[in-house]
Amino acid sequence: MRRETALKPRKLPRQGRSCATVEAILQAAAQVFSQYGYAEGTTDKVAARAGVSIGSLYQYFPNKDSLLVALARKHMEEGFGVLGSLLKEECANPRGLREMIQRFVDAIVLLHERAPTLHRVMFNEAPLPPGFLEEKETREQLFSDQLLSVLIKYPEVQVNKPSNASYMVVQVAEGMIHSFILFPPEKITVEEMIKELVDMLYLYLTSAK
Amino acid sequence: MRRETALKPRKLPRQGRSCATVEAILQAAAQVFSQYGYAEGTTDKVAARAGVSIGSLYQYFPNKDSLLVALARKHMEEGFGVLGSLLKEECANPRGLREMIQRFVDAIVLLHERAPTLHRVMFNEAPLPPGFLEEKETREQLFSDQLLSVLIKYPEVQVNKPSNASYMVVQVAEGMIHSFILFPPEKITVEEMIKELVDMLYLYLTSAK
DNA sequence: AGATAATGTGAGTATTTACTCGTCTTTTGT
DNA sequence: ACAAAAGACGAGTAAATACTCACATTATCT
Repeated sequence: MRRETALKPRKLPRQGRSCATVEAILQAAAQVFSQYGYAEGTTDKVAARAGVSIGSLYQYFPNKDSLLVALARKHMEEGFGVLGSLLKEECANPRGLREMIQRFVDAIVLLHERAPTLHRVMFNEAPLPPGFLEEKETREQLFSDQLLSVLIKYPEVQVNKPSNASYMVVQVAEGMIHSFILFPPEKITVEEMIKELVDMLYLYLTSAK
Repeated sequence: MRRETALKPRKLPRQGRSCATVEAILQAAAQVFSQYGYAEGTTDKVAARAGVSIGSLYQYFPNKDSLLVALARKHMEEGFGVLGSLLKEECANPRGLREMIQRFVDAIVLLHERAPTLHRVMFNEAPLPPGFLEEKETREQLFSDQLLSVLIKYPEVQVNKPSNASYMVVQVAEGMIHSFILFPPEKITVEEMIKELVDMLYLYLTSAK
């Protein structure tokens, strides 16, 4: 069942209509994988929902995995784009540590709310190739460094090892929000969760130990 | 490919040798799913590694999913067992809030270190049936309540809504450790991570806002 | 020992599904 | 207008795999 994980398509779209086809396929893939998961989200279903033939799909995506990788790359790009510009904006126009954390958390929540189950399929269920994961880790590290450089500008920030702190902040926020969105508990609302999370992170960053 | 998710075996083991068979199958399943993931961890591979025929496997497990559910149930039982007795012990013989958090975190780390990839397959990749997930959520809620009842005994604990706090503590610890074990970062060691995590949780629980 | 029940076996089946390829249609370049 | 290239099509193929079942072996009981 599993073949080689090549990512390059046999043909690149050169005309307008083929670009539209590729777009349609990607949108369809997002829907199908969300609805059925990766294993049961067959390429036939994707092609059908995109309104193209199975043959056309394989013109632009050499195999099933490459569909998922394309989606994952898109999401990753969007995510780091949003968070990066948030940092830049905060850098140019500082509004206070707490406010920054609040915006940071809000942004991650938005990012997850858009397509929660697709997110799960991409980053939990499915077999993303090692190359992609490495790239992701590199960019996470890069973002963590950026965040660090912003954090240490605040005099309230009191941590022993700032690089550890930025890692913790990113992972705790991401992990908490991820599990909340995927398995919404009954006893606590999103707003409450966000408040608690912001409090926790703020305290963590500002209390000398 | 996907059939009904029945869980009851067609036969229950009644003799010693069949109990041994069941045990061998479960152990083999844990290894195979760890090594290959769920999709590629075929029932033939499981039977082969267990040293039994594929027919015997289907005597005691009605389908592939039931293998995973059996493993998941075992792990869940063990996990809640460990954490539950930790709480009980702490209740009978209190040692201070920080020490308790430390033990709590250590226990979760141990629980994850034992079989990290199997853990990933069971709770992220694979299709656990809704019934099981409900049971899991119920028991998580129960544990959260137990934890809550222990937490509020400490006078240092200052939170607005203790039930929210206990949820946050459980989820943050679990999520952080989960992602750390699965994707060990280079820039920070386990010990450092644990220290930061304990600090974060302690601060969160003890600082009035 | 003999009968009965429990357990073990593995070749075979039915189904699913990723992917191919020969053919037809549309667009582009001159 | 015409050739060549790009794009679209979808029936068909090959492989994988969850699961069955008819039969063989072993244990238990009286």
